[in-house]
Amino acid sequence: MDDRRPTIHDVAALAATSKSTVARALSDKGAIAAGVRDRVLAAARQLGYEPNQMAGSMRSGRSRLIGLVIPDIANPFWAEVARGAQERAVEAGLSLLFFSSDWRSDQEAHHMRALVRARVDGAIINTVVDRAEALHAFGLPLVLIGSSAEEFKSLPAVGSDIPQTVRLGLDYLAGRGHGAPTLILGPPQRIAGRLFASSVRDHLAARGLSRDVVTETADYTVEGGHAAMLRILDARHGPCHITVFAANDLMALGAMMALRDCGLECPRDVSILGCDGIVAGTFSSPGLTTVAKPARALGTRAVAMLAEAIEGHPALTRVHLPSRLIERGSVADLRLGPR
Amino acid sequence: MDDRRPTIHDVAALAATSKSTVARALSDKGAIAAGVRDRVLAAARQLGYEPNQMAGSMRSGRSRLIGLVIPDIANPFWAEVARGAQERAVEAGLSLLFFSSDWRSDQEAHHMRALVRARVDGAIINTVVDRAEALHAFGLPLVLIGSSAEEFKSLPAVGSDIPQTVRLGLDYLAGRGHGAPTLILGPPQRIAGRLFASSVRDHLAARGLSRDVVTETADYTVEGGHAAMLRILDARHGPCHITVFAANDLMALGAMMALRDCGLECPRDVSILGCDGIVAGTFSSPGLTTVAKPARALGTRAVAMLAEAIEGHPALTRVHLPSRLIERGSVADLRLGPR
DNA sequence: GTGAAAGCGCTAACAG
DNA sequence: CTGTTAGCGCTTTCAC
Repeated sequence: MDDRRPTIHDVAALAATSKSTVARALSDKGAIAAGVRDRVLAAARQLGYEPNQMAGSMRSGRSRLIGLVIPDIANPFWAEVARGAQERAVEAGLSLLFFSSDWRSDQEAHHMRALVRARVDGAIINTVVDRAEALHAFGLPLVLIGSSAEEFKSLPAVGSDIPQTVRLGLDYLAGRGHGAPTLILGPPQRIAGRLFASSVRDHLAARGLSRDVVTETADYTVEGGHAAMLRILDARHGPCHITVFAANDLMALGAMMALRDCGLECPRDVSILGCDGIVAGTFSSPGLTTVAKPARALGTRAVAMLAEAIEGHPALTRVHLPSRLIERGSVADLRLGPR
Repeated sequence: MDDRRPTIHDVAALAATSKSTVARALSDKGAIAAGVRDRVLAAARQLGYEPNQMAGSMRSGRSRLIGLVIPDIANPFWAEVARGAQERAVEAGLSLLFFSSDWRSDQEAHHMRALVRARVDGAIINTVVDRAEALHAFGLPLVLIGSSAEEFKSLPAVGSDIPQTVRLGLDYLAGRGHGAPTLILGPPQRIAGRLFASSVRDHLAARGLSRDVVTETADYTVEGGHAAMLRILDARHGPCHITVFAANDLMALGAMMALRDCGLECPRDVSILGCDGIVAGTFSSPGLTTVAKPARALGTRAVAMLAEAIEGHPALTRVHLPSRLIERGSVADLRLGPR
């Protein structure tokens, strides 16, 4: 039914010329007689010719493919990152090979190997592993994305500015009369949580406060945040106001739902501050006040950096994009008379 | 710094044998002396050899790459579809080339050409175009996904069962004492909206009711749903209860927020029924009652079908997966005394 | 069982 | 300006 796809040879035959001339005409490289070029272009169009990129890649050593490995595309934050990456990749004429690691290092390694076999020109990864060598071993140009980057100073990276993010949140809370918040962090194995926590402690100390903070850990999901909030409520000593700062919006939203389930009210009884800036934070009542990271820009920036690295400008850059606070109503103003 | 990647030739040299023997050992095809095989495997491991898939693809004609073209990864519904597709692709040893069409047919065509150049073995697409030939022209095994599939009876497809989805919603509304709902549909050019609307009319007619329904259109976004709801409120004649059935959850959620902005209460003043079943529907107060589509399964199923089509089982199957209703509180029970 | 040889479709030198 | 040549790294006959 469907004939074999036309090759450059078929185009050459139809245009009554040679393969190299066709290649030149199509790539617009080197001098070519205008008449010949038009004939080639016409032939190519007539045959519906599309060059076989794999064949070209084999000679040139560039596949024009890049990999993106993120933990979970179903998390709106990562979806937004992916969208940014996708857009920028298309602009750069690159195609995106996409993988979800699901927070599993075995999956991650598996995906990385798939990328190597596909001979991608490079990859963007939010890694789950903790040894940089494990990453270097793949021998691919890499750009790290997100907080996991902080562990590997030897690789270019783009992420949000965690200290700045934390400062923004903490200053906002302080401005509304809150003391040190209870933290809901991600999985303790991952560096992101430790970084977040130590930034909080540092900032507290800088203000002359105790470095002690109550922390709960969860798995970055709604359910995890929900469970963590229940534990926090369980442990509280009296009917005093509780302030929670969650390391991502999904957990913050889960916490807010736990409140609803317990008949408590946000922000009257409990204040919740999120982190990420996902759209879903506008759906809750009250809307989720959050420190928004520039997710889309993270994606575009990472691809741009990777593209440069591939072009041979191996700048070991570490880009930190600033977050901004979005006030929506989930944090009480305690100055008007606490509780 | 970084040496060239080892080739099968390097492995052969180290194992003191020939390329063909290495290929046989690695692919486990054909008879091989156990000793030789072990030597080859050891050599491959020692060199960190990963086969160049492109080179293999050129000979075999199979790239083990498949494409996924969806409108917007930032829409949680599509993110979920992508996740399902990704999982299944990995299981099948396929890598996913991912593209966002952003509802633009020029983008879509651009992406399709990129897929052809990459010589993907096939693609899954939620198409924006309206002529099947435009799709056939690419000469790729294709599986359509989502409602856009209904327009092209000549291609295999997997989507939700729209009449069943609509019936589920309408029966639920009827059961709670609601008349015909006002519809918030997607863009009028797209078939999904027309299909949804005609399913509603058919179902209404089957119950002996008028086929007339009030419809608003939007662009599948939160903002679009918000604006549509404002127009609906604007047009209402008195303080009677309004029932809205939105064609996706994002618009439903937008509508709910419009209510909040107008000082109206859901479900007391206005009932809202969504469609999709995205997680974010649990964040609102009340939670969004919705007809949930099996997004994840849609993705896995599509990849499974495509994989079969690629293997040469060109079953022109059209799979319709059933939706289910998730009741969460955004629809009033009017039987207890309408308004 | 194993190796030599012939391409897959393209690009990149190099002659003409 | 244009055509010829030689591979890129692998798979796949086909002899040995």
